[in-house]
Amino acid sequence: MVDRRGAGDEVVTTAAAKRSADAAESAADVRERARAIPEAAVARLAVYLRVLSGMAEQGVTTISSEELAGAAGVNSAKLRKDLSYVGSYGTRGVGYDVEVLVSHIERILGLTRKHSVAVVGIGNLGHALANYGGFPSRGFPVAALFDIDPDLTGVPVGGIPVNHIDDITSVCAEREVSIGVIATPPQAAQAVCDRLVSAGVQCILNFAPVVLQVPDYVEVRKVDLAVEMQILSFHVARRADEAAGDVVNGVGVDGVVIRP
Amino acid sequence: MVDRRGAGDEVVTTAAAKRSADAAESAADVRERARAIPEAAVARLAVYLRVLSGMAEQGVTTISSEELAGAAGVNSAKLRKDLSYVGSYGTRGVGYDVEVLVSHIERILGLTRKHSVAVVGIGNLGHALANYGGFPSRGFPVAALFDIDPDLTGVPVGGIPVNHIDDITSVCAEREVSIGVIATPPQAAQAVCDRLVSAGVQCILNFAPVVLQVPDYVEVRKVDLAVEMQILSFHVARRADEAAGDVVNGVGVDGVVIRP
DNA sequence: TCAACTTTGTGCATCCGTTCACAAGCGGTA
DNA sequence: TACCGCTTGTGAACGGATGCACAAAGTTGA
Repeated sequence: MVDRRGAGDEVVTTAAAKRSADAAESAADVRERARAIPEAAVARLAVYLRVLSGMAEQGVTTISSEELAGAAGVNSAKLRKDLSYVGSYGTRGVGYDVEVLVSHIERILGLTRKHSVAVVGIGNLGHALANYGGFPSRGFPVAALFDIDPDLTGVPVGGIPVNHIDDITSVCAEREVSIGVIATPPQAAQAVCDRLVSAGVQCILNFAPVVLQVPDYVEVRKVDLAVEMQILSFHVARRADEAAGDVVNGVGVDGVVIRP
Repeated sequence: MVDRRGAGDEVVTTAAAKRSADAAESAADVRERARAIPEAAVARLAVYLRVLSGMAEQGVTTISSEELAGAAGVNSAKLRKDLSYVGSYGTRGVGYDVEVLVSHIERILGLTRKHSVAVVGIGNLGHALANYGGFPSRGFPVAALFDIDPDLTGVPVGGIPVNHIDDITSVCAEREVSIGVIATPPQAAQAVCDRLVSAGVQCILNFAPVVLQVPDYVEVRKVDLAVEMQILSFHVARRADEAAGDVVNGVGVDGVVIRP
């Protein structure tokens, strides 16, 4: 927690930096700024945040855009532009203060609040999610589990007893669930989604391989293994096609026969 | 290939359509076309494919761009453009033949070949992946499992015995693994990735929350739960901020003061 | 055969995100 | 203090994806 600006009352830590930022910028500015951040940039900010957290743990106090970009797998111009959406918190000629940057990204990502999570569908994946340690430690406590199987009701998984799916509305309201995770078979996903929405959940992470139909005000993110595999498959095929094409001309692009 | 269409001789349709397509178009054309498909469109093609498969199972033989777009959650113009990357296989005034479209998308996505998958890291997630039925049925047989824990070696998971990670090179080569799935703790991910790459695996699906460094010729896709959750968190926060903005003007959107 | 109707395929304009390039700003040094 | 070198922050150019709008092409029915 060493502060690089040695000049004066430097007990300025994360919280203090945050407060001064809030003071310098009106709430409306922050709002306007957040609204304007491209979705792709938000995803990268989350990655930067993890890298920065790792840096902080290793005692790094300052980092340049070049270094951070390298660690995050992007180019430095993009990184600086992404950070500029958050605000101007770097020091020219020096770089960024790791702690300060962490706190500002957390603020923009809304990580200063707790977001209670409900997992629906306690099969293989649901178990894995309920036991996944990464959630609570990052501000996403798993507050409820649901399944349609009555035999599972009451059984604790990852320390939390499973509720029957029929209780979803009351339990979600009571525990202030803001994010619902759907890990059910595809046939059940839309119905579960509808129930979550009517329970007031406005953000859904969907692992079921279906396209959910939701009202406009509900945000859905999809994690689809089959799609990911098929994208990889596409690249395998394209690569093989290119190799075949190049081989027709005798040798590979770089003069070497690829996978002979 | 496993035939998921239950209707008897339907594999013939697929194969025949493919053959005629290959005849109508030179291999170079197909290659050129595949090279030009935007990544975003590839992801959507995989979604269309699933929707179409479902339609086929329900006995639907023909579908219009409007219907398919609705089911896939995109607008019809985008859908038609995406399909135009694959080729012109619709009938004006009618729509698309479901079977034909399925076979052409499968061809473009490279699903006419088998892609053997290796899963590394047999923890909660690894178990879920090994037992996930969606892979084999869609042409992605899980051919190998690896873990660093010697106690797991030889134990069958999802019908496949776990190998020790030290055997990764030989086993991957022997079983012609083309896609590696990393489900290890983050600390181990880069080392595992390096081993997969040196074993000749060129496509990697990474569930570990780290940015993998790989040679240019290796394709990596990342599934990052923390990032997904944080993106949702951002939207929760943005929404709350917007509501708060309304509060500045008096009361919240629904007449309730948020965070008083 | 022809006209009316439906739906595809695509050129074009637009928008959004990425990249480039450099001025502005800061710390260090003499 | 004045200068030098380094790094940020951002205006502007660029490129790629999206959405519109319509001609082309096929079907249906008389």
